Amino acid sequence: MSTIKDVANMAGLSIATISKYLNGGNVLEENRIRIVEAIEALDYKVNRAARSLKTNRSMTVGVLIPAIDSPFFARIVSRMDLYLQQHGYNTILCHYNFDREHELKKLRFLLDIGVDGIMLVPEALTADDMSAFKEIAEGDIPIVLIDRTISGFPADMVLANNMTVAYDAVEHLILRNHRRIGIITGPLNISTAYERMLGYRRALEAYALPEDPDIIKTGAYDSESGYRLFKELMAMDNPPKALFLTNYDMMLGALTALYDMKDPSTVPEMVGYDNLDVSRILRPAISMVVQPMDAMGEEAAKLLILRMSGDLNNFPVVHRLKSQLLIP
Amino acid sequence: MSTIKDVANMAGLSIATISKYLNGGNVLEENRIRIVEAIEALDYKVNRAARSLKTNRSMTVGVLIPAIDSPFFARIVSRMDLYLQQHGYNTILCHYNFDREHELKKLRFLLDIGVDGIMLVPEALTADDMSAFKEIAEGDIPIVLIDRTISGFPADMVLANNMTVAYDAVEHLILRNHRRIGIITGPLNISTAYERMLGYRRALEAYALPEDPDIIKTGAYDSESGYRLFKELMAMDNPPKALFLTNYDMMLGALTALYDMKDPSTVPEMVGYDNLDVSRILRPAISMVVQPMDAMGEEAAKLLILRMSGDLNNFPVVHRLKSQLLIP
DNA sequence: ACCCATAAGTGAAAGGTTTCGCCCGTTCTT
DNA sequence: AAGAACGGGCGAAACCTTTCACTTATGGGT
Repeated sequence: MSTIKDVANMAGLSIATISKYLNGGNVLEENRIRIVEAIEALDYKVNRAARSLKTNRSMTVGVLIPAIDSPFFARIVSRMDLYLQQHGYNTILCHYNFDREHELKKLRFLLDIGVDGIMLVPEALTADDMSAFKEIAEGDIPIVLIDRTISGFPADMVLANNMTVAYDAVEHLILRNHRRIGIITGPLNISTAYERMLGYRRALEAYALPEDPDIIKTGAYDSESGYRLFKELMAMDNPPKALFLTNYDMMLGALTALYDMKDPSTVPEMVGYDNLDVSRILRPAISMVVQPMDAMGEEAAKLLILRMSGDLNNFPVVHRLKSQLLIP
Repeated sequence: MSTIKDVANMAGLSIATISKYLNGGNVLEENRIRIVEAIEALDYKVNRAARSLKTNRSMTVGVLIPAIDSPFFARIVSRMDLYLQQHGYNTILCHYNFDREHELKKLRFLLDIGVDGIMLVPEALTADDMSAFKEIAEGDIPIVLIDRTISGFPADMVLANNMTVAYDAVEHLILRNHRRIGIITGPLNISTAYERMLGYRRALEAYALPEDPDIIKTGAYDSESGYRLFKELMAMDNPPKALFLTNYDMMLGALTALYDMKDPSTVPEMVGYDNLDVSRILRPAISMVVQPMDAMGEEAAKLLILRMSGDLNNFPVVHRLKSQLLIP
């Protein structure tokens, strides 16, 4: 492997000049050509370790999400990654499988390996947890929260409009003449679940419908709980005639339960969440809330790059992107 | 940030000794304790850039897959990542969106940033392309191919048993008394598609059934082609009564097409691929080939770690892991 | 004709780690 | 009891880049 020194020798210039060129500094056109030629001839590549050692920057961002095999997060990350790569950053993708210990450890890990910035979809972390990371708390390492907030912790965020779209979803069911509308919600300490629940409540309130705690079920955002809670609902004497399923996995579980049941006569009308592709192959067809995954990924990437470049204007910024309710 | 020098001072030992300890060398118990205490007190972290600079190793593996938002690849990567992390490696995940230029560029990129090893799910790369990457060809940087082979290019591989499970799938349809069985296959230059096609052929052959080119459709492993080809098949005068869908996206497309059609009377019996969760919510229920994603991820990780540690025994090794045909 | 401002280029230090060759003291062999 | 073998420890070089402070060259303004 050739080094910057070899390039300097071949081009007849000093190391410092080559370095200047490599980092975007001004160089005489004539010299520029010779440098380019030398680099080409020697197949020179910047040694990133040496560069990082000097600059204390790794041009790497850490991405921490609950699970990688979720179409929602995967899609966000996919777009985000693209944008970051185009701007010279690598990404290291970690996931914590919905486990709090893991979440803490991975976050620590990302800091330890020296990422320049962090994208986090938090689950169980509290504001206290976060302030334990002094690098983050002191703003040494910028962090952008995606999809979910951490209550009491000030941070840049890119979120979806959970409350309003949940309102729309439930209103849609109300307008289709349902008066008894159930919900399977996620853990209410996760902000998205809380907000979706809030939208549900406000829609009922707006149409002066009563809230029945029996048909408000709290799951774990996973398919097992969707399955179980759906069965519980359907086993009631007076099951809901309409149902709002508030994330992809729970929707999957609920539908699985539906098809496992003997008697499909009492199928409630449903609004699902997160996956348009799958909704297309469902019978009966169901309405679906679709979140702006691409926009979220890109917006988060832009914001983090801004912060990593040192621009701390308007901190903390909150982006609320629009989800859509799609009705077949 | 404190350095190894600070630790040495505080522990009253030389830098070399601290380094030895950090890298697993033997140290007097008494000294070990003092080192541990000093590290604790100073909150010392190894500077990875400096270490990489000396060792020429980054403890990073590059993972390159066609798309991140595919449940099949996501699941493989998820497990692989876990295993690699447990063994001290970071992963950098890239995807090329089924685009050949992109694939080449990303591979080059991974080499440039100095990964220690590569996991590749290839799509359009040829043996020629590969040998262009002389570092790889010369075995400087180990590479493990996952899911697909590159014909003519010797490499370690972790594959699924596409041919035999495709045989099983088609045999299953035959045993259910179908004589006219169609297939929607992927691009035949992708090894998995070729092998699945081969299994299809051999099953027909084994039961002395004729091959009808009209009901053998070649798609692009994406949902658009699944959609289109399914419609083509169903529009035939004599459509197949059974159908083998050979990957997840094409299955999704085909089912979408099915439900878009007015007349659901002529639904063929189908065997799909890759996603058990989704298969559970389909009506009519369909059989499904499920690949050993977790095992593939873990096997690949093990193999690559072995190679990165310098053990080149039995090169090239091919692991064939068993897929399962699940019948509802 | 002189000075100054600016642009381009340079030498050398610094960044934190690993590793090689070497030394010292202890234990085992004979 | 002398010497070999070995475990533990050390000093210093090397890895490659960026950057600071400085020099030299160029061109413009008066």
